[in-house]
Amino acid sequence: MRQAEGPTRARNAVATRSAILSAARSRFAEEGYDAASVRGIAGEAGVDPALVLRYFGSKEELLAAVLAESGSVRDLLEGPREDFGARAARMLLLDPVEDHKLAVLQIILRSASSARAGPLVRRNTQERFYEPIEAWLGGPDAQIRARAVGAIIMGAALSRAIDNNGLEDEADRLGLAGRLAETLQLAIE
Amino acid sequence: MRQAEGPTRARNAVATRSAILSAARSRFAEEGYDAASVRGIAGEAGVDPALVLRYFGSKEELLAAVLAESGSVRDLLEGPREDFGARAARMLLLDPVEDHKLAVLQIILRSASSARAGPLVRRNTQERFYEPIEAWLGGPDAQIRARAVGAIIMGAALSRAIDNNGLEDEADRLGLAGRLAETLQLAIE
DNA sequence: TCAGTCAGTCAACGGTCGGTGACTTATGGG
DNA sequence: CCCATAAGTCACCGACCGTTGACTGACTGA
Repeated sequence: MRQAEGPTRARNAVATRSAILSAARSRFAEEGYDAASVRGIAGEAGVDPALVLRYFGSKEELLAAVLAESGSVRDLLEGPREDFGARAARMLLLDPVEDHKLAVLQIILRSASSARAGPLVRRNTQERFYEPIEAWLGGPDAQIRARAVGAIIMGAALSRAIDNNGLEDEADRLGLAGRLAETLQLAIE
Repeated sequence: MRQAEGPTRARNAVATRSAILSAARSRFAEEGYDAASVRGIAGEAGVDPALVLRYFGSKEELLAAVLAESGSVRDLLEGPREDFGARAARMLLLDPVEDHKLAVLQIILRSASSARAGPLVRRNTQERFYEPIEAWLGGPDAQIRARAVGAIIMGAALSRAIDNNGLEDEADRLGLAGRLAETLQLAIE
């Protein structure tokens, strides 16, 4: 993630800012807000630690920028309703971990109980995760159904983030994805 | 949680050890391993911080002691198989938060991605959570089914731990418990 | 050419952390 | 009663944290 390009990549503010944001997203996703350090983020971006705070003001504002630039769950909801379970299960268990949607989910579940970042993360989760699902579901019990499907999504992401679901074979992961697809589909109906 | 009893409760090794363990369980559950401090645990137990390490050797050994004294998920599995979903959903969403089983679950999901405590927590989770479920389920796909139901349990516990499922009314919590009971029941079949 | 601006560097700050070891004090058996 | 010992206290260490502000050096427009 150091400068991989030609002779002069330094002194390029937009590229530097983007590199910091990218490093921050991966560090926050892998370690959570508290454990991820400004020094570590700066190291992965190939940048001086003080520059990170010069660009974003504070560690907390950096997290806010990471969450703001990331898309919501909305594109997961696009598509036929009867395929939702399979789409969601594939994204959660089979898609590459570099996926930005997965990174944001990991940030949420690794930072939601942080004393410093928790309120920001929870507010973001409510606005960009639960509320779109609730609106997409519609109906009288939309809030409760959104919470049920959200909990399953969180659990699946957590299980993968912790130890890759404890499964070695690709076939086992496919089997688990199939089972979770059924439960996700049941939860939205 | 200070000494609430008669005139002389100090200089009682077993009571002190128990108070430290109890305070550690609640702190680890509420804040996770990294954010919970030895000083904070000692403060809640009404004890000098150095005494905590004198009794348990290190913060990591203290966590190991907390996990060791807690029962496994086994008592959740006792009972008719066709009632499993309802039993689990009730415990996860309706039972009081002081429940030790709930505390251990919160420790798991708030400490599993810690660099220091992660390996210990994950090993404990495998041995005392997934493997009993797997043995209880039986059958060819037991491992995969155990992972599916485990993920839903984790997600439900996480959703409650973060913001109490975002639900205010008891009726809503009952509704959510009913929905999750269905998905949990589907996951074990 | 040259001064102003802006990207980036550097050392240091106050604070918190887990952990250590020497210290004091209460207790109970001889 | 007396003292060995267990129980509890205290001051301190080195490491790491987020954050700060003064600094350097390179572009760039007048």
